[in-house]
This record gives sequence, structure tokens and C-alpha cells, in this order.
Amino acid sequence: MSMPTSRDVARLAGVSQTTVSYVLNGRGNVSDATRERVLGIAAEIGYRPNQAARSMRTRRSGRIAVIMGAGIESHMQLLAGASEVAQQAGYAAESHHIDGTPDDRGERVLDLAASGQYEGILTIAPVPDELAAPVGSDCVIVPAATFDAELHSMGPLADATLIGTFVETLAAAGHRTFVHIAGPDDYVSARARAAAYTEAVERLGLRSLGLIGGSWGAETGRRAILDLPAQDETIAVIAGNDDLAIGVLRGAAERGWSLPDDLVVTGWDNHEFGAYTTPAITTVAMDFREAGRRAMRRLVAALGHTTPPPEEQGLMRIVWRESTGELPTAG
Amino acid sequence: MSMPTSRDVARLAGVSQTTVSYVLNGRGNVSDATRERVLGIAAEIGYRPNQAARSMRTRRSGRIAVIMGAGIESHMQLLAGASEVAQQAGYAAESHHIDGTPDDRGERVLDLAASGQYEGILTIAPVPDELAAPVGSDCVIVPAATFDAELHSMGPLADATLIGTFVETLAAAGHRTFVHIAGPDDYVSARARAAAYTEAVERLGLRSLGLIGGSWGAETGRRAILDLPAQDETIAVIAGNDDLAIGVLRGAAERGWSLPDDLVVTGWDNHEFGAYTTPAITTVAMDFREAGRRAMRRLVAALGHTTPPPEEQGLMRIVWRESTGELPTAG
DNA sequence: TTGTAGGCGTTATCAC
DNA sequence: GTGATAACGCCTACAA
Repeated sequence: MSMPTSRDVARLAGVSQTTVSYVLNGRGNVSDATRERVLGIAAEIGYRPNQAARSMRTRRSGRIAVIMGAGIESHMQLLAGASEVAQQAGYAAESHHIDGTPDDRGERVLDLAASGQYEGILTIAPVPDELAAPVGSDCVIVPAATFDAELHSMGPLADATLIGTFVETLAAAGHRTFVHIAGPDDYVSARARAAAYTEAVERLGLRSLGLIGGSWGAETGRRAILDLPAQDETIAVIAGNDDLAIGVLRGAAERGWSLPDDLVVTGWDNHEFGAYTTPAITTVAMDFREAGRRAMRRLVAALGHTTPPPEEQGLMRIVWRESTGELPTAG
Repeated sequence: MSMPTSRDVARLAGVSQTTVSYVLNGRGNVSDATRERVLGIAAEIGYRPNQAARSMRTRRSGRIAVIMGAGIESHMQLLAGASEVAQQAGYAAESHHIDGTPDDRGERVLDLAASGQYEGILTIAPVPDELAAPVGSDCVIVPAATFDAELHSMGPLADATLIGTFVETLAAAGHRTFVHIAGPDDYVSARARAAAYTEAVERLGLRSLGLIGGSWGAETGRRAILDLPAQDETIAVIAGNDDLAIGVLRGAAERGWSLPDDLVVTGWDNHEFGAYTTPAITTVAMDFREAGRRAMRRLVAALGHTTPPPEEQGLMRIVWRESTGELPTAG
């Protein structure tokens, strides 16, 4: 009871196998009657084209590798969006989880590209910036987040403009002393956020206690607060993500600082827990699934040598909560 | 500059293409000298077997679909472990993210099985219990967590015995009033935890305020606490996971209840945030990545008609923290 | 509008 | 030990 082939369909429909192929691929000129008959038979016997045979003939594997790191929660949503678009475009998306440094990953990615098994590779976890597919392989490597040639961040993942909004809004509310707790600078998004922070602080002439951090983990946020010299005015902490922010909350509690009087803090990602801490964390809600879709659309477009659809903005919005004293009533 | 084929290797090595195939697959009797020469040439010119051609000939796609739901963070780790094992076993793991009810997923899974594209399907997100591959397809469907025929939970994901430990330990510490906030009973793990809770409470003759819940979300935990009638003794809350537990924390804060005097709570999953809430959440740390490996090993074993390696226990351990008053000093 | 024929790169069955 | 040779299921000139 093996799978029916296009020959079986042809036989049952009383046509040649070529005609079946034409019908299924929409090529050639097939009469409506024939087309309908073939389609009917195919559906009836549950014919499914054999991908392996098709790949062999077309020399296109139809496979895309998605490179994931370990443990970043939002990557799961990104993968979901990416694999959704890949499937719609007729590609199979395989996830590869590669631990280690960006260089480690870069090596593995190059090997995957050289393997000839994949038409494209989407890197969600960070890889070295100048990673290009090896010569002789026509595998397209597309990072989910990048800078363009002029160091403007590209793609929704690297859009850090709302960091500026955080700083501006808090400054307008009277805050003068800021500090940024950044993610690892392997990440384009972390670099973009740090850059946006620096720009805003300098532009507004605010006092900055500097950029600290270097990981996405809560302990880094806690440590940062514990290590801060005592302050006589409220500190506004711009954390790179919600994990760092909850660490900040913990550090503040351990120092006996209360929010929002001694300290205010913003996060990023809108993880569910942030709405249930006390105080709840002001953050940026981002549609990761859609971001994953867009990244994969860029890759698919590159594979088809078409231009990707323009990326309308609007994937992010600020959620003001108790950790900043719930600021913007209007706006 | 297309990829070299086994014919190229054969020509360069001065042997027949058949011999190259023998060398690469370890079949037939090939002399050491020949083998070494072939292997040398293959490595030199960067030969990689063409998967599509191989699949076509062997009638094995080498592909496994992994069914994920939306938004459960730990699924990411499970996938990482599963895809690791799949790759080692020579399979390509493709993740499919299917939203909706278990029934929705079941339908899609059946379709995937019938498509003939996959040799196996690993379901991480819940699907209907009695899901079996359609006749005529030899696609193996293996759930990551299941009950066996006698309703004992199978697989590390469904092991809820530590719920019993929570209840026993808290009872030994003097707690008499318990309540369980359960996850959605689509999940084998949620059902297993609820069952373990009920068993322990009855066995020890404790007072139970019942089983409430029905989702994994923090809001459910918060709501549960807000809806609880006022109590004159400490309530011990056994939450189905850390998200529920942080919701409990929030609800308690809103009611002005303080921990661990008015309420104690346990979570499950050891999400990072749980160590940084105030109070930090007592929970169960589980090696999801290893759990994913084991699940995939079961599937791979089923595909190869071998018996899976025995699953030593020891994937979980309790992490006592402030939300229970840090109980077990010894043991 | 439809059919014939050849080949994609591999594995497997035979001979030698 | 090694080598012809025939599929596997599909696509696509080219012929009819």
C-alpha cells in the first residue's frame, strides 16, 4: 500500500504521465475536461507529489534552515512566524539549535550552506556580521536582524526607536539620571537599543550613569542595581529586556529602594510575567510572530529573486505600567 | 560550479560509482586501500551525498515533523533537544506551529501523516489522545507526553510525582489548607499534576479548597486568589507552573496578603523570573532539553523498530525559595 | 492538446 | 572485491 504516483493518476485518468505533470504544475495547455478529470482522480486516490523526486529533477531542495540559539523565549514566536511563511511559500523550514558564540554558529552555518541541502538559511540567533555564503554554493543566508550599510538598523527586530521615547517621556516627567542595562552586543537588537539610549540621553543633555550589562539574564539586572552607588535622586533604568528589568526590581528590593520613588525601570518584550510583578513592568510589546514572518519573507524573496514586500512599521507599542508610575495618560 | 556527485568521486578515484556507494554506506566488501582512496577524494572535493536522490531510491524521506503549539516557552527547549537527536540520527526535524485546539492540531497532524512526506511526527503540543496514523501511511506518530494503558504517566514531561513531595513537605511544615491551580487539561502534564495533587491531599487527610484553573496563564493564578474566600489560616497553593504562581503572587499582593504568613505557593518549570520575584518562587527545575531528546529518541527508536533506551529518571529537582519560606534545610 | 523519451544522483541486484 | 545495470518519481524538451 505505497503512495500513489503520478503514473497511477495518469493510468486511471487515461492520459499520459506528462499530462498529469502539466495539470499539477499549471504548465502547458491542457483542456479543461482533461484537467478536471486528472484533478478528480488525484484527489480521489489521495495523490501527493513525491518531494524527493521533484527536488531531484528541479535541483531545488525546497529546504530552509532556521538557526536558533538557546533559551531566548521570543525566538519561539519568531520561529513560528518564519516557519509559517516558509510553508506557505512551499519550503520546509528546519530549525537548528546551535549553542555557543556567534563564531561557533557562523562556522556551523557555513557548513550547512556548503552542504548543499538548503536553499536558504535564516539566522535568528546572532552570527558574525560579515557572514556570507561560501563560493560555489548558491545558498542564501539572511539574518533576522541586521544593520544596513549606513548602520541604520534594519528589520523590525532591530528597531530601537522606542528606547528614545522611553527616555524622552521619563525626562519630560522630570527624571534627570539615567542608566542603561544592555543585552549582549552580539545581538544587533542590543546594540541598537544601546545606541538609541546614548543618542537620546546626549540629545536631551541628561545625566547617564553609563551602559552596563552584557547579557540578557535577570542576574545581570540585579547585579547592576546592587553595584550602583547610592543616589540622592530617582534613577531611571532603561533595561534591555524584561528579564533584566525583573532583576532590577529584585536588586531594588534588596537595597530597600522603592518604586517609583527611588527608581523607575523600563523593560522590553512584554513577557507575561511583567504584568504580574509588583510593581508591574513598563515594557515594549512586540509582535514577534509577525517579525518572524517578515524575516522569512525577506529570505523567500531573495530566493525567488524578487523584492520583499515593504515592511510597514507598527510591530511595537509601549505598555506603561507601575514600574514607571504608569506615565503617559494621553498619547 | 554545481555540487560534485558520487560519479565524480568515482572517476577521480578510478573506481566505479557503485564502489563509492559501498564505501559511503559501509556495505559490501571493499578493500581498505580502495576505501581510503575513495574517502580521500570525497573529502578533497567536498562531496556531499544528494539527499533527494537518496530519498527517492530508499523511499525514506528522512524527515520528521515536530508539532508545536503557540507560546509555551519550554517548548523551545524541548524542540532544541528533539532536533538535536533527530539530526544525530540522520533525520531532518521540521517544526510545525499549529494554533488552536487539540482537535485542530489532530486534524493537521493526520494530514501531515497522510502527505507521505514525513517518516515520523513528534507532538509536543497536545493532540487528541487516541490519535493514530491513518491506514496506508507508515508514518509514526509519537506524543512527547502520554499516559500508558494503565493511566500511569509516561515520559519525563508527565512525571508529576514531585507535586506529592510539595504537598507532603508543606503538610509536614504544618500546613493544612491546600488548593491546586491547574493548567488546561488538554495537557497530559496538567492532568498528571492535578491527579498527583488530589492523591496526596486525600492520602494525608488535608483540607482542599479544590482544583481551579484551566489555563497556563498568570491571569488565571491571579483570578484564583482574588476569588478565594477569606481564610483564617495559611493557604498552601500548588500552582501548575510558574506563570500561574506569579499570578498568585500578584493576587496576594492585591489582597494585601503577605507570604509566607497568609499564603505559600509553589510553581513548576523554574523559569528565570521566578528567582527574581519578591518573594522568589519555589518551583521544580526540569531539564526540558533532555526531555526533548528522550521524546525524540522514542520516536527514532520506533522508526528503526528498535526499543528506546531506558529512561533513567532524574530530570527534575525541587528548588525551594522564599514563596514557601525556603523549607527543606536537610534533604 | 497530448504523448514519448531521457535523465536528475542514488541504492540494490546481479554478474564477474 | 568490484562493476554494469536497472529502477525510484518527476519534469521537460521535443515530437506528433
